[in-house]
Amino acid sequence: MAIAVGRKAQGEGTRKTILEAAVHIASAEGLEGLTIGGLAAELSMSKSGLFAHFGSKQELQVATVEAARSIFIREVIRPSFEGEHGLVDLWHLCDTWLSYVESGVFRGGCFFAAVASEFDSRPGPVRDRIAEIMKEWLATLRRAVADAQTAGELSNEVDPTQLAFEFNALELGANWAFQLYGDKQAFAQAREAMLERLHRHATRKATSLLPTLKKKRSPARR
Amino acid sequence: MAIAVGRKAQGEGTRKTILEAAVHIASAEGLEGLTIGGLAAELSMSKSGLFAHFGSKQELQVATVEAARSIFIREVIRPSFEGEHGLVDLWHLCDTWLSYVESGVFRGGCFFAAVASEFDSRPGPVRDRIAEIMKEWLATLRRAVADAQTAGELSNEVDPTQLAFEFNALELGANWAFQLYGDKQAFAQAREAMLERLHRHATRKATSLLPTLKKKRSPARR
DNA sequence: CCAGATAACGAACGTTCGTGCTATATAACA
DNA sequence: TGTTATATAGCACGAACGTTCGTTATCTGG
Repeated sequence: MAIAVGRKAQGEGTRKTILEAAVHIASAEGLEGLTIGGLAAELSMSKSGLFAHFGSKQELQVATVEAARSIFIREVIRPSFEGEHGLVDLWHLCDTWLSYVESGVFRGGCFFAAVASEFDSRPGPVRDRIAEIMKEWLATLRRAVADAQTAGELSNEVDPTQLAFEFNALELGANWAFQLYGDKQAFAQAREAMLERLHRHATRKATSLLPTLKKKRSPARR
Repeated sequence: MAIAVGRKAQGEGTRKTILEAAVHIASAEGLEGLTIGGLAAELSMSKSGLFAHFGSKQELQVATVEAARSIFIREVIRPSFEGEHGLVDLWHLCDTWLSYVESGVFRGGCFFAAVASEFDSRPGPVRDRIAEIMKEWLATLRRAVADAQTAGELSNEVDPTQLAFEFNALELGANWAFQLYGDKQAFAQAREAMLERLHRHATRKATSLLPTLKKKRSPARR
């Protein structure tokens, strides 16, 4: 095979195109609101032509979740781990996530926040995969905390599970405020809360690695 | 009573019964997944008989949101404000919310967390009402913080908006973990994070009013 | 006791959804 | 050049949805 464009390659290509659009739509309308006819229309394809790529709606949903995972890893996780696995990487990870949602690449904000809440009461392979992936994400967060401790940049008194929980919650909260109110300030509030925690538990040698905190509230009355 | 739903005069009563079931279902399946036929079946009514109470699905959705608000006020907000509007009430408010979700009264956890994420990309009166109500909730939280400051039990350096954002995020995070993983520990983690914040900003005279924090992580290995 | 209002019912309509069957065009290989 | 596999299209089906309509049973005021 001389050139990478074969007869099959076109099929794979369309599949990728389909899934990219699918992630986009599902982040806003949900995986149930993601309709085969609508998706086909958006891509100027026939329903049956598109359908043939997946065989069932459920497989389309799973494939969409998988595609979203790839994007998330490529856009958020991988760019954050180019450093020395210390405090900076931990901060970078959270900051990148917030920036990614803030940039509005997906109409519906964080794909996983949206579909997790949609499927948390719908047993089945779709829900299971979503749960797995978000557990992966939480584990990545926890690992980043532990790495910062190993690097001697974060106090050992911090419970990585606890901090990961809090950071994840702040991210969900920022995403919620942005989606419901278009409130971009929410990202600043999430960053503020995260930095406050990181600064408080950073070791002396590491505290200079982080951005500085916002000035505290003016001590004036009221 | 031979018949499930009697005649006349029970019209208003039936409506209440319908909405109670509707809130229950919508917390799990969403307001879109809340289907008129399904709701009617659950109540052993005819679709058309039920439908006549609302006139359109959208009105049913709005009425359901309104009913959920009443329940939330009755079960969470009102019971928390019997005190002196100080630090204890603030803590009580958050604690009650967590307990309410934890108790599993609704299959889908927090009604508003579920439908907010469902409708945040669907303009219209339903979305608008949901946004209003959650803004109310955030204002209540902010007010509780400010009251605690006025009572001299919380440092004036705390920004009520910031703290309200963080507490709301922690609640969303706990709800998320519980719905997706059945993880009851998440409530403990949310409480831990909240209490930690409250203790740190409580004035000397007020710190004894709060439950004590969990012991910090053992300084052992790692 | 009757007239009107109220509450609920059953059947049907038009639409949209997922899905299955069949046909056609295109590219690879003999 | 003809065969074959593959990608896409066309069409139709059955189910579920929201909604409308006409009807029936019950209660209430005069």
